[in-house]
Amino acid sequence: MGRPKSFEPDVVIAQAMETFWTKGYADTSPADLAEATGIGKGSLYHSFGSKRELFARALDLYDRTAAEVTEEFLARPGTTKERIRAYFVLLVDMDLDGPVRRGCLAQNTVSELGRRDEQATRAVRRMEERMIGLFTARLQQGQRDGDIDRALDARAQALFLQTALAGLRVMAKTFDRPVLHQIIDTTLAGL
Amino acid sequence: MGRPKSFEPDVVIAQAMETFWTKGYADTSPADLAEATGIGKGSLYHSFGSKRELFARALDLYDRTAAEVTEEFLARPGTTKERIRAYFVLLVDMDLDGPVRRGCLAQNTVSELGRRDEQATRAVRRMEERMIGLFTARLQQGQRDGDIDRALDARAQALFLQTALAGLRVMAKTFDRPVLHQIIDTTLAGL
DNA sequence: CTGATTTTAGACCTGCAGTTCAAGAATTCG
DNA sequence: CGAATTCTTGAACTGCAGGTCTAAAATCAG
Repeated sequence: MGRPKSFEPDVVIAQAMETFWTKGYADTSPADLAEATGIGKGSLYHSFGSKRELFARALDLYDRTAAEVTEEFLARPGTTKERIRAYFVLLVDMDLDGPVRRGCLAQNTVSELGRRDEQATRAVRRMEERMIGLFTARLQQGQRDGDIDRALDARAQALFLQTALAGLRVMAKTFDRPVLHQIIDTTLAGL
Repeated sequence: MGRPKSFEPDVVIAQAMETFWTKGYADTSPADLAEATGIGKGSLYHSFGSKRELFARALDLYDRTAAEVTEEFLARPGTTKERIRAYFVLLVDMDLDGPVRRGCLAQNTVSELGRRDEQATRAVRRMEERMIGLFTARLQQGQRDGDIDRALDARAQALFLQTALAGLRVMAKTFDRPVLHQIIDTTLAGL
């Protein structure tokens, strides 16, 4: 019983995620969150406890969404190399198409909070492991399909891909599309 | 005439740089800077104008120092691949050896301030271009020396190396030494 | 030594971030 | 319908970030 919530928590978390992603953690004030979600500050605190806790929920949503998109995208028809290339291009282009180059929320988080927030660091580490797992699986599938060399160490290559992707998303903050696409080509030349 | 400064500006800027690097821009308060430099807040503002301006000076010092170290390190005896490998290992190990994993100040800056501070973005872009220039030069030297394939596009490869290095420094926030060294090997396998 | 000039340092100021609170509103149960 | 419960909201609170200011201190020119 009691008065029912006037909002869908998942929707609010998604809106908070967008705000944190666009502005960064420190630069997002409770007032910003209230405006972005259309909910009073008090309600936010009532429902989510603190800015930091709401951020944790947002980060978790980011994780699940990213994993879903990645998995789906890598599974579409095409060779392993084609799919990975398309995925890298997708992410870089999304960054460049937005009004601000917000990069990857996970990377931004570890960069902004990693030094003083162990929980944030662990969360990002989990996401990275997950991505590496997805890359590994796709590479192994490629080995079964015959479009990836059987001698390749899939796990090592997946670690490299995750690193290259992280680097690309850093470079996407300062460089432009043609350069970034060229880097993607160089990165994947060995596959 | 007038009362002479009681400190060496370059020393103060270096101390400020360390603090910004370790704690991040937003998390460094004027009080922190006063403590780190041993100078009163008032004096800092008198000499440097604002926190943001002092940061710009710190970032500039970082740039010059980094360029110097890189150039010197890549020029030491050894093949191109050996020198680049040693350089990557150096940076990763330095990150891991410190009490906090502070990463690269330039990357941290573009991540924290890039969205709202064009000047910071441009400064980081300049540093990246500089690094790419150094990598390009070293690769071209390798081509003259005969330890790098003449057919290689040095500029494209340098862009890739800068990207990979950026990625490594992101990964160095969450992963441990053996993994990072393995990634370095994978990254440089093609050279 | 005096006056002009520049630096020093910490007290002081302003605004806002992050959070709590109080009073009212919407719901279920009996 | 009244009681119990949960949610809503803007006002109110606390602390500190970032910056200014003032009075004293240190120098040099004359």
